[in-house]
Amino acid sequence: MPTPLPISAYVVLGLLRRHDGATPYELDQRIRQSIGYFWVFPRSQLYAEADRLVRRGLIAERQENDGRRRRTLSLTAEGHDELHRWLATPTGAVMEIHDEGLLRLFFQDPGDAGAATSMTRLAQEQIEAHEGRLAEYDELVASGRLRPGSPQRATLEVGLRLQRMMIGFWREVAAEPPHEL
Amino acid sequence: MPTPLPISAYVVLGLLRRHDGATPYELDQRIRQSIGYFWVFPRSQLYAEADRLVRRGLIAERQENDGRRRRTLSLTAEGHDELHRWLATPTGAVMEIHDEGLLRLFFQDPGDAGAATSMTRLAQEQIEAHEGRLAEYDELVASGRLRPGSPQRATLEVGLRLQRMMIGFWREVAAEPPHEL
DNA sequence: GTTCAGATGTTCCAATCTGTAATATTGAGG
DNA sequence: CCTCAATATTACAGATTGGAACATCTGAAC
Repeated sequence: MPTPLPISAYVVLGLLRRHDGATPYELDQRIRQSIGYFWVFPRSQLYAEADRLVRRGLIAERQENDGRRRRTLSLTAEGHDELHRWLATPTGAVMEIHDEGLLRLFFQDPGDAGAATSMTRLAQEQIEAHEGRLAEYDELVASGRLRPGSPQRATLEVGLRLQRMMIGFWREVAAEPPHEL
Repeated sequence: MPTPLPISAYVVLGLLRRHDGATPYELDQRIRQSIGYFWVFPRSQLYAEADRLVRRGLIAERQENDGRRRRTLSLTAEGHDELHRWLATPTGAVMEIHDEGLLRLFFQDPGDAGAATSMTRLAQEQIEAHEGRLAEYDELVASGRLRPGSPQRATLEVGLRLQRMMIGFWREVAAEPPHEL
């Protein structure tokens, strides 16, 4: 490989292994209800990523030349190999988080007028947001689409624990907002 | 405000409230051992963000015209107001996660030769990475720089719980790697 | 069978962001 | 005074972002 592929490339390769012949659009939908939970990824990026992978010969593309002009993608042998190589490669990468709610909490100054109110409201919003997420995950589990003991079920387990943890945290904040500077 | 400010703008404003007269470089250092844990933010972005905020009149800048040419930043009254407004504004934003380790786990196929080995190794790497993070956080707590009951201590608490949760998760994976498809 | 809303699907784009390298200064230690 | 590490800013090519624009298909209701 000349330059190493971005992670999003592996997301495409990984999904294609299971869903050969999918369109970028379809991949986007799958991402949004699985991987999207721990790897955000805007739709437009998928089309760009597909182009790049085609250029590198890791996937093959067939585009309808009328109608919806669907682009159906499939792994090449090289793509399959590259995916395997990646899956077997060590990574020192650490989880990265973006949480606007925590940021707002961080910057609160308990000395400000209304800070306690702001924090309580913030906590309530965040509880709702995380409960919403948790409900989605629970639904996914209940749907039975994930085999117990599968890697997909395992990653979802992280999602469940994470959401529960965050709900617990924000409940504590709501009950007793930070008061010290 | 014409267009809403990006979150990173509020990071700058929020830090400046506590550290008036800081340089972008100094802000970067502070970010890397506090907010950076839940809001990633490359250094170069800070300089660009400072420019933007100056243009909008939310911060004032004084640059030394010799030596290190330090740019010292401080909040204007408008900047202060904007920060306050933001802190008091509701947000529906949900936490976003980027975790390459989980991604690799997600894409494992227990049918592949060596999958169990890959997963065990992955789990071990991740345990180390998360333990490293946890150690940093513990150190921060031990340093006594964060008052108990402060918003900053509260957000760090999330970091602690998160890392412990992830360590627990990966230990389970190491002990019994997913085996089902 | 027509119509319409909503889902499917791709393309385009300006603005922004990213990572990294280049440049220069200062301070500490030998 | 020399050197190394830390401090500090600038520059910038390439990638990414989010959204809007565009077009097609499906199915339900009438």
